[in-house]
Amino acid sequence: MLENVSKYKYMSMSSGSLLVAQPRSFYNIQSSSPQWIEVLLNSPWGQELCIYSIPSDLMVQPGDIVSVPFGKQIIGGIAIRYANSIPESLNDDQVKDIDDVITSGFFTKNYFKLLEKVSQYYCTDLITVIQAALPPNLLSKSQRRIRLKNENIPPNAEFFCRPAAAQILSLLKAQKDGNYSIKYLKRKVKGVRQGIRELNQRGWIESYLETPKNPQVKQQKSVTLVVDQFPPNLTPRQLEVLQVLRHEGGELWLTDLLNLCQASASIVDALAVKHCVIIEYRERLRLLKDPEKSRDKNKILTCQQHEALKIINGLENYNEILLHGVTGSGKTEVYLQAISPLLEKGKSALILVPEIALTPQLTDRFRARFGDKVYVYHSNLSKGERYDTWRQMLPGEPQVIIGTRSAIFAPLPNLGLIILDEEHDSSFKQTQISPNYHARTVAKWRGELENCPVILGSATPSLETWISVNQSQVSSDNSYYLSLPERIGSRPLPPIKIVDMREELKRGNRSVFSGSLQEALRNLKEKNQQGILFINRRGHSTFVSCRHCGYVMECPDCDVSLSYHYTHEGATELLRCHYCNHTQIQPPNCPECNSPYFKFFGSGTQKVTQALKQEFPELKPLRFDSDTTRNKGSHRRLLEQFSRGEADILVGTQMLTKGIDLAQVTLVGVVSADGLLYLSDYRAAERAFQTLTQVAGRAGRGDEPGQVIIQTYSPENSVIQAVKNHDYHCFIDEELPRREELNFPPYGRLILVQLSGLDAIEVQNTAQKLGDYFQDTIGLDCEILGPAPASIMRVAKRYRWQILLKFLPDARVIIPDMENWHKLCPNSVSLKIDIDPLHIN
DNA sequence: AGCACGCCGACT
DNA sequence: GTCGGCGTGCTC
Repeated sequence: MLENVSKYKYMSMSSGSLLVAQPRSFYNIQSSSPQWIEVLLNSPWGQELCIYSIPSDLMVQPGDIVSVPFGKQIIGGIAIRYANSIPESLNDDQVKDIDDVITSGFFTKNYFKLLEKVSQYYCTDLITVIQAALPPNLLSKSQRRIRLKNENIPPNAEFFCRPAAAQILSLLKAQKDGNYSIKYLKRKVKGVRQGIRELNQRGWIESYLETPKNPQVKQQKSVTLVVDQFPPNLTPRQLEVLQVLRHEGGELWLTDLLNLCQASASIVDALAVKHCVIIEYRERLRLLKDPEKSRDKNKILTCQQHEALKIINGLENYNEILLHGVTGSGKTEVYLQAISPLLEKGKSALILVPEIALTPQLTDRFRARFGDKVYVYHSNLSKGERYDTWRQMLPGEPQVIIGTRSAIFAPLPNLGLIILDEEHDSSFKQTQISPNYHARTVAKWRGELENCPVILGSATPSLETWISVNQSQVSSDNSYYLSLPERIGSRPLPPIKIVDMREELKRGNRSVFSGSLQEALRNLKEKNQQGILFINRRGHSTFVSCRHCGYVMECPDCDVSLSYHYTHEGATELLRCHYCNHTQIQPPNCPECNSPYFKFFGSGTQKVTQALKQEFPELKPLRFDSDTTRNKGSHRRLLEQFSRGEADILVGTQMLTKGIDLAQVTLVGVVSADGLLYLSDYRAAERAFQTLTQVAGRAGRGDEPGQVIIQTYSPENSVIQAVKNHDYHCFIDEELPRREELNFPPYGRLILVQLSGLDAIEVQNTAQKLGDYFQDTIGLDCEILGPAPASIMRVAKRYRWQILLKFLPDARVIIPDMENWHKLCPNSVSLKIDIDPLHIN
């Protein structure tokens, strides 16, 4: 794919044959062959789509990497799509020719089709999709250089020009190839700009773009102070910058220095010319790989694993496979053994996981099995690491990519298998930024285009997948339901005890731990086992309120209360908004009545940890939540600490539900399940079932049997009952009819139209106008709900309204006439469209 | 990012 | 008048 097919020439036809043969059709070909093409430019300040004309002697196709003139420079870009006209805002003479094709066929046809499909389905510009799919700064890796045009230069040329030009000229002459980067010259010569301009005008030099080499090294500009004494000829601004630099230790990244001084780069450039500082490119670490673990061999499969594997390995074409395996049933081993024959055939595999940081164990197992064929790819990598990983995929070496959502766009040419582990997880859906794609949906398209199987693995499959696999089994043959109903090693699923907290209260127990949980915790230490306590943060209050007047600290920019954050003993007490990240210091007294009884309220991990310390001082707890795992690698560190036995209890939030496989854990306690059950969301029940089942599944994975205790105020709730009996079927039998009745997914389809703006009235009016427009234009097979204010109406100073479009199951979902929608919105109101939204807030 | 342009104050 | 310093705005 990366072969250097640089240029295709159009077939040239003589004008004679034009008249004799089929003049009309030839003319048509001429006129319909595109004259313009849109190019995604990669400039360091961001990506932009610009239109260029195609010179008649150059063949340019969408997907090519091209070089184009931009301002006075030549820069790199990707040709995106043909255009039949130029935008009205531009004059003919503003549109320039494509300079050259650097690499043709960079992406396979299928890959481009995939991007187009995502763009269409999710009503997003192709450009936005490409930005989501490609690593950032893909093309800004080229360097501008100038070179001597020796043939034009007269003897004693220096004599004719001004000092700067002469200096550049002699520098270039001294270099053996007569060529330097502009960056280099800038550091050496005062007044490079004028000098280069002059030499250019005389035709003695030319500037060109150095094409990206492979592999590129990620570099960033750094500034180093090189003088002890500041020279006297400095301007006040320059002096200021130097002082800041010295104060910061004499060495900073250029961007940081500029931010710090509120200065422009020209000041630093001037300092470089005056030899006070050196500006240079520094490398960043690349392709971080963990030390290789001991090699790991195929494990002996259970009967069911074996059956599943047999079917998967027999599939070569696109198939959707639901691997429904209870927690601890060994899905990972099936993945591993499904992949290994593929690698031998020269194909690659793509494994998507909800969050890479939460699944270090999975990555480790893949590394242990496949060694250096395994790469991780996700947005937490530095830009350079990401670029390198991305780039090395292109040649098509068989490999295994483990990544998060965005890795579904990994440019693997010989894709043989796609796996989504924990396919029900909502982090596979991109929220916040466009395109709002679901990696599962994109994975299926990709599987179809590449004609390879897609495995969806889960202990608690999403209803979408359940329906998809079970319905298409009737109509066509390309889906499979594979079940692993038993744990490996014949370990039983842990018994689940439901504790009615109302009874506890009646019996006078005011602790957060019920009698049963207290007993289980006491036994833990005696038997030298470990436990997990799950706290559902959502629905639990961590807000700060005044015990005297009831005042609650709220975010100044959002309609939510601020959350209390406790990092460690003695640290500044912080309050943070979980929506806009507004942060402030916890005031000692109530701002309203000045009462000192102004404390945080609620039962987060901190409160439970504190209660544990009080009631069970002999148990050592370890907190595992977003406060304690903010740093890179801290997930792994905490889990390793725990598995070494440095703590007895892991106290954590949602993060505990994913991928933790610790053999010593015998007890799982859910402090309160109620927050999960009652959320004003049509998916609340599904999410509650999934979360509780997953967290319960952490118990009893080793030789010792496990037990689970779930505390709740509504033990009779059907979700709780289904969890108690480990009964997925009972759950879906209850939930599916409920969805069907109201045409919610997986039956009907949803489109959420979200409006936001700074002016409350304007947003409301726009929502109303848009709602009316929908009533007039959208067919009867779609129910229009709203407009209504979002459940948290104001976030980050913006007021939010929304309209929900609910399409009937057999409705043809028309691609919305977005242009008209946008026309109805004033510039100050932003319009966002979420296709298949998971949350309707 | 690079580059042009225009403004401002300090010089021959 | 002219030059260096420095902020601003544009690039299909």
